Amino acid sequence: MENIAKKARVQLDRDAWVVGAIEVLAEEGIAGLRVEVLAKRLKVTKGSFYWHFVDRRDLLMAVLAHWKEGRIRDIIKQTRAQPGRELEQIYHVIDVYSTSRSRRGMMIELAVRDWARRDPEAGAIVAEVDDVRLRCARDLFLACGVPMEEASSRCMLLYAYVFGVSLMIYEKFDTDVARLKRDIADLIARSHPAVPKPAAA
Amino acid sequence: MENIAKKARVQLDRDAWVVGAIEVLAEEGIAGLRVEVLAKRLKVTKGSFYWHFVDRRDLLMAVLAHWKEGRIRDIIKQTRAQPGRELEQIYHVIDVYSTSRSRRGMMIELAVRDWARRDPEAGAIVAEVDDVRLRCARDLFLACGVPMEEASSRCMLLYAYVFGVSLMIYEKFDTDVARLKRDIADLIARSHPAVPKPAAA
DNA sequence: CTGTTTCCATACGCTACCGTATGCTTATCG
DNA sequence: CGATAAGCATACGGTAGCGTATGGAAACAG
Repeated sequence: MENIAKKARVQLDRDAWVVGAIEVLAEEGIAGLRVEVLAKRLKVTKGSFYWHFVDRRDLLMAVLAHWKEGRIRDIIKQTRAQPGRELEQIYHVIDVYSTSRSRRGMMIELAVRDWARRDPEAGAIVAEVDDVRLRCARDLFLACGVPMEEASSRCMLLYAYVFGVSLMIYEKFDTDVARLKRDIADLIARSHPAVPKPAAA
Repeated sequence: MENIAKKARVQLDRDAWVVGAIEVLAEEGIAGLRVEVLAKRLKVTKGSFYWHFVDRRDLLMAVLAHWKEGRIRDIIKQTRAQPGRELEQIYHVIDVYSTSRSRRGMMIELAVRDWARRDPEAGAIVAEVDDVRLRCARDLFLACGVPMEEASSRCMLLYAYVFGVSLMIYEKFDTDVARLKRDIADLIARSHPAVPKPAAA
C-alpha cells in the first residue's frame, strides 16, 4: 500500500534533476545547462535545486557520473556476442551508432565530448568511456580472428567514424545514404577471410 | 611612403575583429564568444565593436563567412595533386587533419561544427564546406581508379574519421599511436590494386 | 584654423544567471 | 496534538553580458 502511494509523490530527487539535466544538455549543450533553466523545465524553482545540490558544478559532476555508468552498461551490452557471431555484432554496433535511430543518444554524446574538450573532469570521464569502448570493440575483432594491431586500428576507425559522421552535413553529396553507410561499414569491418560476411547485419 | 606609414595604424577593422573572434571561438567555443570578452582581448571597449558591427550576430555571420572562405581555399589547395600522385595526396590529406600538427585548425573546426548543430545558418555553411570537401576528396579517389560509389564511401569515411578521432581520448588504449594512425590511413585509402601504395606519404 | 568624419571610451538600462537567506507547507514521529 | 525535518518558494545581492546613447580624440578636408 505504501509502495503504491509512494508513486504518487511528485517531489524530485537528485536523479530526476540529473535526468532533466541530460535532456537540456542534449538540446542546448553544456553552456546552455543552467540551473534556473532546468528548474523551469522541471516546474520548480531553484530553491529546490540548491536543496539537492550544493552548486551547479555538483550537478555537472552527477551528470558525468550518470552518463558514464549508462554508457559503460550499454557498451557491455552492445558488444556481447554469441560465439561465432562476433562479426555480426560489429555490424550491429556500427549500425546502432551511425543511423538516426539513436539520434538523441548521439546528441548527448557530442555534447559531452564538446564539454570534455575544455573541462578536465569531463575529459577524464570520456577517456574512461573511450577506453572501455575501444577494448570491447577490439575484443570483437579479435574474436573474429583479426590480429591484435589490426583489431586496434579497426575499432578505433569504427568509433572515430560513428562520432565523426554525426558531425557532418552531407545531404547534398550522395543520394543513396543507405548504400553509402553500408559500404562504409564494410570498409571498417570487412576483409576477414576466415569469417564470411553475414547476410543479415 | 603612405603605404609604410599606414602600417603604423593601430585601429581595428572588421577583419581584425573576425580574426580575434575565431581565436576565442577555438578556445572557448561559440558560447564563450562574447563581445565584451573579445573587446578586452583586443584591448578596446565594446564601443569599438558596435561601430564595426550592428550586433553580436553580425560578427558571428562574418566569422562563418571568413571560415568558409578559408576552408574552401585550403581544400582546393590540399586536394590538388600532380597527375599520378593522387593516392599520395590522399595520404597527405589524412595526415594533415589527423595529426596534432594542425591542432588549432581542428579546434576551430570542432567549434564550428558544434555551433552548426544548433544554428541553422552555421549548419548551412558547414553543409557547403562538407560538400566541397567530399567532392574534392572523391575526385582524388576517382583519379586513383576507384569506382564512383567506392570513392564516395572512402572519402566520407576519411572525413568522418579525421573529425571523429579528434573527439576521442585514447591515450590509455594504444601506446604506438603513430602505427595506429598509419594503419588506419591504410584502411581508408588502401586496396587500389591498380595503384601501388607510395613509399612516402 | 575650423568643421566633418572616423573610431573608440564611458556610462547607462536591461536581462539572465549564480548562490544565499529565509519563510512556508507537508509529512512524519513521539 | 505539537515538534521536527524534508522539500520547495520567495526574495535578495551580485556578476556578466547585450545593446544604446553620448562624448571625445584624431585625422582629414577645405
